[in-house]
Amino acid sequence: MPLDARTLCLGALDAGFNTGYDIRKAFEEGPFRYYQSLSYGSIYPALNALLADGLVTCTAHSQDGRPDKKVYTITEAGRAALRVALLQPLEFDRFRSGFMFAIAFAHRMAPGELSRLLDDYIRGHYDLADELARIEGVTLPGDRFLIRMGEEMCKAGARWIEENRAALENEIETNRAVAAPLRDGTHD
Amino acid sequence: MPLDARTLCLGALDAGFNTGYDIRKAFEEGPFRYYQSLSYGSIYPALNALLADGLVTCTAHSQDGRPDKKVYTITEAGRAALRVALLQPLEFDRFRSGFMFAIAFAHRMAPGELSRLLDDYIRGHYDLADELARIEGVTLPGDRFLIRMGEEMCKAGARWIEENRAALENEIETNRAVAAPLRDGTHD
DNA sequence: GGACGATATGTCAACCCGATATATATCAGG
DNA sequence: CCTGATATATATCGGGTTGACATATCGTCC
Repeated sequence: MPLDARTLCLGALDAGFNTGYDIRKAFEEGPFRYYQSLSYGSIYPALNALLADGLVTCTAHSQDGRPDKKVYTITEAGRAALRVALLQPLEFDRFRSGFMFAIAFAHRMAPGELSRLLDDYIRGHYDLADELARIEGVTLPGDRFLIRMGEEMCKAGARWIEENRAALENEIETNRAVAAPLRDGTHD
Repeated sequence: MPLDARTLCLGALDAGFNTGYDIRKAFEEGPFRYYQSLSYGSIYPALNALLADGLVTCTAHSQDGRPDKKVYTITEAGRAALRVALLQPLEFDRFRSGFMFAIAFAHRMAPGELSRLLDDYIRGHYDLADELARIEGVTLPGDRFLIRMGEEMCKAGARWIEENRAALENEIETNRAVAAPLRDGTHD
């Protein structure tokens, strides 16, 4: 089961982010940004639904000028709902990569184009690894675990591409030399 | 830039999948399933849009009984559009993980719960690695490259968790022993 | 002083997924 | 030989999400 917006908001509230604005930052720049996303269009309706169900409470702090700051607090019922959601069987990681889709069409590219694509992909991995390595002040153990895991996997991916790209690039070149463009495969 | 439904359909057509039904299978069970997804609700409107823009042609093969099979063919303009889309700067991989979100709340879980969660996550990685290893009959070089890369990264992830889970589980246990309830800072 | 970004709420169109509807053919099992 | 499940093939629709926008004020840099 995928985690819905309400569960994600409950999690953010439990982690100490207590306004809609802060919750968004948690998913945009904060700790959750590496493995989940959530935008205003989902957050504010979700908070209203949670309030209606008694899973959170809300106190409006009126401040001069700016709109009232609505500070949300997760209730005991909310914590229970979060626990249930997180312990239910979860669907496996959902991974969507434009780079991989592009690489699947490597045989359609000129050598320089494929080379640049692979360079960019490797750099993307190393950049993210560096970013993760520079993160400081993480207090929650789970968070620290995930950040170090992400860093190692990024480096592993980058290294694998570096070690195997030559084989791919040579194969493409050889095939191009042998059999010019390529068939349009009607299969079945 | 994320790849839109039209680009994904163009790619599938170029790869030899030439009906809406076949395109869906390509993203559901076929080669693209590991790094992209696309459903009927996106495919059929996208094919109509591509047809209107002259990026594909369509010939209806009437077959007795079943609805007419609409066979689509990518045009030269379509191939050009696909090339442009794939060589444009791509956004980096988008990764969404319910497991990671759950692990971020490791400090909220009983030892057995965390243990089971990590077991499941490791198994998910190995299962996918095995599935990728069993794939045969892949002809396109880019595809083969990606499958082998995915297999290695899954195994790397599983191994990393196996090697580092004890540290996480011990840390959680130690913290729990020191400051029992943990809830949040405010006394109630 | 003016541009810009941060704070803070919220809405809206565009898009996408998952389920459903519609029909027929095939194939395994009772 | 009938029945139910699965496969082929099209298409739509409700509901949820994203990304951009609207609104309004304050602080900061130049």
